[in-house]
Amino acid sequence: MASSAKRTQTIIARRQDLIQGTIKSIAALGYNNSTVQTICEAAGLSRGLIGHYFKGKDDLLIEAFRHHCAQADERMRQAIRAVGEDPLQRLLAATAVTFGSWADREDALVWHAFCGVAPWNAGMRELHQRLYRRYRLWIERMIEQAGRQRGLDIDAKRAALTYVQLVDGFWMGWIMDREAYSMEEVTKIVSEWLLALFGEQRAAKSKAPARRKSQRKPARA
Amino acid sequence: MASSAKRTQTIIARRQDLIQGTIKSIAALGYNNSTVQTICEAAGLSRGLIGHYFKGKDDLLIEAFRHHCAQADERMRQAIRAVGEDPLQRLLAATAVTFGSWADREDALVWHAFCGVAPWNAGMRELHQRLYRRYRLWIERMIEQAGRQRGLDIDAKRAALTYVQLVDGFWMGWIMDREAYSMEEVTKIVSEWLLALFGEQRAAKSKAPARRKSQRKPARA
Amino acid sequence: MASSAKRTQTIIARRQDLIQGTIKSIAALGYNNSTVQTICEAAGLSRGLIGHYFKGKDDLLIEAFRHHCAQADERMRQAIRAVGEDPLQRLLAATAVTFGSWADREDALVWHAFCGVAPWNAGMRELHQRLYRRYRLWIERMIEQAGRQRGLDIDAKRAALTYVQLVDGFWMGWIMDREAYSMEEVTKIVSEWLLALFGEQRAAKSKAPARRKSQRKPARA
Amino acid sequence: MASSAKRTQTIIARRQDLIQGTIKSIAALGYNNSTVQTICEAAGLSRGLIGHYFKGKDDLLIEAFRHHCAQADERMRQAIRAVGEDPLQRLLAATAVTFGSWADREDALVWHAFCGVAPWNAGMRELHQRLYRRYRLWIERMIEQAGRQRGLDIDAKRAALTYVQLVDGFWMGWIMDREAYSMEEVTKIVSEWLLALFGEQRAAKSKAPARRKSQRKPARA
DNA sequence: GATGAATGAGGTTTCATTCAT
DNA sequence: CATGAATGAAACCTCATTCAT
Repeated sequence: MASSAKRTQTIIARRQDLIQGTIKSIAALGYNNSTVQTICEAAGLSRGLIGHYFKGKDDLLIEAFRHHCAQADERMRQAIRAVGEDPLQRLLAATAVTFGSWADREDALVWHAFCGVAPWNAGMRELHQRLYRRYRLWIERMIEQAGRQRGLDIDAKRAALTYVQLVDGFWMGWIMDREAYSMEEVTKIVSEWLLALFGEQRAAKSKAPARRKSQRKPARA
Repeated sequence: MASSAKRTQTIIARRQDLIQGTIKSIAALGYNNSTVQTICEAAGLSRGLIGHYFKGKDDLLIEAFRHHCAQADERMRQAIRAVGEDPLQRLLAATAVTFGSWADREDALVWHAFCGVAPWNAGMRELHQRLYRRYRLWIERMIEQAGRQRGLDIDAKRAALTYVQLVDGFWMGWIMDREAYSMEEVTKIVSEWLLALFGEQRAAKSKAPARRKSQRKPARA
Repeated sequence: MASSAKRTQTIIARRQDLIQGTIKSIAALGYNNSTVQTICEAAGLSRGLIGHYFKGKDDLLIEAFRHHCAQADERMRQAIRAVGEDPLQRLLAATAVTFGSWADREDALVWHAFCGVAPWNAGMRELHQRLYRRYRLWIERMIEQAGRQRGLDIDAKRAALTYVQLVDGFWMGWIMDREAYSMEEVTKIVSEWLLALFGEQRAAKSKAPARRKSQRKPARA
Repeated sequence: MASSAKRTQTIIARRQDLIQGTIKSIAALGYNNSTVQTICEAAGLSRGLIGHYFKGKDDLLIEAFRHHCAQADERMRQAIRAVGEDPLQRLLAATAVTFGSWADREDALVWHAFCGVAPWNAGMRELHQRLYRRYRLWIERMIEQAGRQRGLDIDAKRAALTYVQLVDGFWMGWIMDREAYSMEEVTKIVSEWLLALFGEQRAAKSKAPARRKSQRKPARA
């Protein structure tokens, strides 16, 4: 039935509204201070509606996190697809898109809030772990491929771990203190770390083995 | 007077009890689910006592965070002092103590919980920022000194940034998924990153420029 | 819309319910012992509802007082209107309605309770002052008119003051000790005071100049 | 024993301290907002002391009221004694002392606060009733005597009632709005009311039967 | 005897959820 | 289907009282 399809569509739309409201509310007020009230207000809907589309507040929160994860995943996939097949290019694109999404500070804050809660929330913890295990594996494969292309013998697992946590560390540091460094700065640092890993030019200039001081240009970290 | 001194001591002791209770409760239940009830239970005290020693729950929470910061700071200072004056040794000691404190998972979780809340809590945000700015500066100075000793021209600011956020990234990753990697693993990664930065031996074996596959030992990331 | 109108009506009705509950509770238990619990029970509603219709308990209390003031005002206006234009008749009617409302002891008690609190409650104090200043002015004008009609030169301000505080004094005395005197008694006393003020008959019998004992009928105070 | 006597004296002194603290606290904060804390602070004593000298807070409150009543009584007795045996002079002195004690606004406020609570507090209600019955009887006797002296046939009961409630009414009005009238104003009004009751000179000038406007001096109320 | 730390009951308020309209 | 009124649980906080020192 058309009406059935329409209903389904409305349901999806309302769920999306509520999820967006959740994200807005958390970005603005934090996880703790987000109530059904603030969420529904941010969604432009009435309080009671939450019961129609979700099992309750907890369910909505976890669904919002799921949505957030999926969106981040999707954004990365698109960025990667756009850049072609080359693994190093893909890694650089992944880096760029990760830090680029900071432009949307709201997203970054919400991600931070969810991660802050996840260790005490079984559903969120699992969601996060699944995402990250896949993410690290994908990074690992990319590094492996890029290394193989160059005839390099890289400990891909270790490199992937380092890459992922370095990116996350920069992410978190920026959330905690926006003035500590800029998006561009860290994009550059991580990109150069990647290039250095594969012995590429830009990295060669800046990476270890550290030069003696007689050389003019200062070495980067 | 002796009684006055004893009184003061009791006050300090009770405040400590409550702070420890807060930390225990947050570690066990998370920030959101920690109530005055759970905190006082964890401290082995009655609910009403919170009003005697703190302005309220919010005040207790922030004081607990302050205490946590101070303790982390102190732990690091002691580790550094124990290792002598050499800047590289100090950096390695700092790394070891940071990851070593993971042994106390409780602390790590509480730190995570507080960071998860800080962006929406002015007091905590400021506390964290102050601590980190000082921390990054200290790391920067150590790197600078170590570089100068070796006649290396290192971008200390950038290296310090990378170091701090890399450590934080590893920290956070471990909180989110304890099985992803071990403490020893990341201690080694970061230590070698430091050694490589200064062109030291162990690093030389493992770090870029990446070797060709003909070489036997696999390169590390 | 009808629904909007109905909503508004419900809101008004509930606010009235809570105000009535407040008045019932205060009448029964006093101001101090009236809690949100007792008020909502008296109103036949649940505790949480107070937050929907008022900012909090304090707001409800002051609104209840406001309502009480308005109601007393309205009752007097109606009594006055019913009695026509003659100022003395109006004053007598005001007296009658004031003491007549004692029949509803609940109202009297609540009024007493609010007055007992007003000096330490800015909102209530102002409310009471505003009401009384208007009240005294109105009494003053009536006395003035009645005096002019009779060609009497009366100090209307002073007379009004005396009238108002005499009525209040009787009111309070009756609250403190219901057996000290009856409603009829004081209605008579005040009415005769008024008549004497204007040299009217009934008063002439009973008022000063006090007679010598040789006269048969005892003089009233 | 001397020590026993001394102890008794200390007990009395501490009870007095606490009673004075209660009065100060109620005057400053009102009855509702006076806690054991504020009372003991006002008394300059520690919180726990209340249990040593009174059964509890309720007991202290009622004792404070009892003390307040006794003090008012005593003040009046002294004023009366000082003025000699003449009943009218005594009535005038009583009036003066009643309104004169307003100078100590604290006392007036506390009295008001206690009266505001008395209807819902059996102990205070009885205390107040006993005091007022005695007070009205005394006034009645004075009026009776003064009337007899002058050969006047006055309804003393009614006059006493009117006097007492008029004074109370002025009292309350002044508590509720200090700017409505002055102490001197009402002392004069009540004094003249008394003089008029006994056909005395000052009253004759100002009291009923009201004069025609042709007379120069305005009549008082 | 004096202190104030400790207790826990109870007050106000907020909140997630339910449900009649 | 959407609303927001109604509910009552539970959170935070205050307070009177008790009691060890």
